[in-house]
Amino acid sequence: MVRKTKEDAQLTRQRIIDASREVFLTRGVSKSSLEHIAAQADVTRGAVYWHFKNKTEIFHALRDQVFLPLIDRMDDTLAVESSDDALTQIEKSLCDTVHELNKNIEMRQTYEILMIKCEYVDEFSTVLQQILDNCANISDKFELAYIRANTQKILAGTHSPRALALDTHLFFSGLLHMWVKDSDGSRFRFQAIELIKSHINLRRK
Amino acid sequence: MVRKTKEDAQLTRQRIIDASREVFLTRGVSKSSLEHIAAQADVTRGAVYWHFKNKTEIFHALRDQVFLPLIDRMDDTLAVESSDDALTQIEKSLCDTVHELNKNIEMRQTYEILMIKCEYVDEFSTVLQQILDNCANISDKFELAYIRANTQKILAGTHSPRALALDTHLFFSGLLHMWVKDSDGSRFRFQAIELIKSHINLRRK
DNA sequence: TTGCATACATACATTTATGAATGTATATTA
DNA sequence: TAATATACATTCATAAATGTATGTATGCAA
Repeated sequence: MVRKTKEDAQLTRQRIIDASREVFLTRGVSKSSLEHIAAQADVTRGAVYWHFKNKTEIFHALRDQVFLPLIDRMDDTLAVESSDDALTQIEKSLCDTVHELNKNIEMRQTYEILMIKCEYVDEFSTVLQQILDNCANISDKFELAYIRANTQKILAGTHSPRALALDTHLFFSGLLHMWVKDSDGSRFRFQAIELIKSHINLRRK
Repeated sequence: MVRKTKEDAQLTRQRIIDASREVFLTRGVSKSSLEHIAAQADVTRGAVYWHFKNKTEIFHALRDQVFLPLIDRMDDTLAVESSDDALTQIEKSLCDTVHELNKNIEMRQTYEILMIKCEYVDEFSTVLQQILDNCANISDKFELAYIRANTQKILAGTHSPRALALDTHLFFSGLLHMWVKDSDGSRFRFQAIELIKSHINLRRK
C-alpha cells in the first residue's frame, strides 16, 4: 500500500495525531516511542517521519488542536459586549469550559497529557512558558470582567479587581488540575459546576 | 575506594537522593538514567543499585523526604486548639507553606519535580493517587476550620464550610502550581502572600 | 585473625529507540 | 504519457539504558 491522495495523507496525519494521544496518555510522553505511535495508528515509522520531524512536533500538533480553541472560547464568553452581567459572564466562561471538557473526550485527554503525562524539560519547557502566557491572558480578561462587575455594583465587599481575578484564575487552574487528576470523577468532576457557582456567589452582593 | 562504615553508607545514600533531585529537575524523571544520577552523586551505578532497587524507589525516597513533612506542618497549623481565630489559622497555614517553600530550596525543587518533571503513568500513578488522598485530607482540615470560623461569627455572607474549604483548596493548589511553574518569580512567587491574604479577606466579615 | 557480610566498582548481555538511508508504487503535472 | 514528486515501508547503523553478574577490598563479629 502506497502513495495516497492528498486527502488520504491528511487523514493519515490526523490518525497519527490521534494515535499519539492514546499512546501518550497510557505510556506518558517520554516513554512513548514513535514505533508505539506508528503501531497504534496502523502505519510504520516511515509514515510518522514523513508527516512529523520528531515526537516533539507531534506533541505540538496535538496540543494546538485542543488548547488554542479552548482559550479562544473563554475569550469569547468574556467579551465586553454581553447581555449577562460581568459575574455571570465569568461564571459562564468557566462552566462552559468544564462542559466542553465533559463533552469532548479528546480535549480532556489532551489536557491530561499536558498536565500529568508530560515532563517540562528542554524543548518542552517552551510549551510551559506558552501555557503560562495564555494563563496571564485569561487573568487579564477576568480582571476586565471584574472591573465591569464593579461598575455594575454587583460585587460584595470592596476588593481589587486584580486580586479577584487572580483568585479566580488560581481557583480555576486548581479545579482543572483536580478535574483531570480525579480520573474516576468521584471527588471533583461531578461537582465542578457547583464549585464554580459557589466561587462566583462568594463575590456577588 | 571501597567498603565504608555504616554512617558513610547512609551519607552515600543521601548523596544519591540529592543527586537524583538535581538530575530529575534538569532532565525530567523519565529521561534521567541511573548513570546520570550516579555520575552526579560521584559514585557508580553499582552504588545506586545497592541502595535502591530502581529509579522508582529513588523517586519515592525523594518525595517522602519533603512531601510528607509539609503535609504534617499544615496539619499542625490547622489544629483545633489555637490562639488565632480560624480564618487566621487557615491564612497562617497557607503562608507558612509558602514561606517554607521559599526557604527550603530542596523542597521547592522536589515540588517542581512532582508537578512538572514527572509523568504519572504505571508505577507513578499510585503516587498521584496518594497526592490526591493527601489533598482530600487537607480539604477536610480546611472545612473543620471554616466550621469553627462560622461558630466564631467571623465569616462574611452565608456559604457552606464545605464549599469554602474546596474553594480554598483549589485556590491553593492552583497557587502552588503557578508558584512552581513561575520559575523567575515574576508572576506569582513574589505576590503569593498577598494573594493568600486577599483570598482570606474575601471571607472575613 | 579468620570468615562473612557489606558497600560498592566493573563488565556484560539484552533490549530499545532513533534517524537516516534507501526502496517503491502511485498521484500528479507538464 | 513520461517525468517527477509524494506517501509511505523497509532496512541499517548507532547509541543508550537496564539489570544482572561478578569482582574486590574492607568493616565487623566471633
